[in-house]
Amino acid sequence: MNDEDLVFKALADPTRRALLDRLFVRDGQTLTQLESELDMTRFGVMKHLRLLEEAGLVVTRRQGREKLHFLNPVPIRLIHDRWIDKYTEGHTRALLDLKAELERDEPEEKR
Amino acid sequence: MNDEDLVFKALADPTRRALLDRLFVRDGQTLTQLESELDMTRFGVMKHLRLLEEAGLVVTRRQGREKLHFLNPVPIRLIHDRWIDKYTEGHTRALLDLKAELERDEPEEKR
DNA sequence: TTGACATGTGACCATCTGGTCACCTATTCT
DNA sequence: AGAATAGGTGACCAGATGGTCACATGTCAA
Repeated sequence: MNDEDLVFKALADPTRRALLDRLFVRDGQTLTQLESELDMTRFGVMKHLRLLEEAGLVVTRRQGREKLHFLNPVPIRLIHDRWIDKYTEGHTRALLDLKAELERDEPEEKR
Repeated sequence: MNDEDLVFKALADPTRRALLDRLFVRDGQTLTQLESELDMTRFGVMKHLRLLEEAGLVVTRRQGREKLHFLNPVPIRLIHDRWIDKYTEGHTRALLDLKAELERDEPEEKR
């Protein structure tokens, strides 16, 4: 399987996205730390972390008997660049800003 | 299944990514047009397009007996925003630029 | 050095997914 | 009207995926 495929397959699972979210908040966690936050056995979490690492979305560093996990944002950025045209990127952003504005529960002011 | 899940599941398949690539190059194609570019039966392509549409990655417009398909970049942008920190986005971009530079087959100059 | 702790492997199974087909409806053209 | 064209549905099957467990290796601390 090629790199590109690995990244998208890795992102396809909600548990793996949750793991990325945890690492986005606090980088460098161990398997045991991550397991304690998810309702799943250690083996399940380990499998998911392996896929994330193979996809390059997570990089690791061994420290004694522990293995620290870090989020790598580069593959995510590449996905963005693939389908967001540089010249129309501003439009997409503006659209999202507008959407956020409309969905705000208590608007502070009209703009 | 929630929206988020639909988007990532939709992106997980190489055929569906190829469809998005085709629409990125030329927007507003019909099922038959798209089918002719892929080595798959019409039914397979139709299933994929349905998933892309349910995920909001593709929007459609009927025109007589034809159905035109358009790429919608908004969900892609949201994926980016989820894991790319606004404050470190510059670093990621710089890293990618450096990588592209290093991988250039015939460097024009040293920088 | 012995026991506790952190991580790793291979097998196993229920469920999901990708692709095809027989058959169907709606629209256009002559 | 009748034929050709564009799109749609439900069932089906092989292969991939998610999760668990018994068991194993490497590391730390008393």
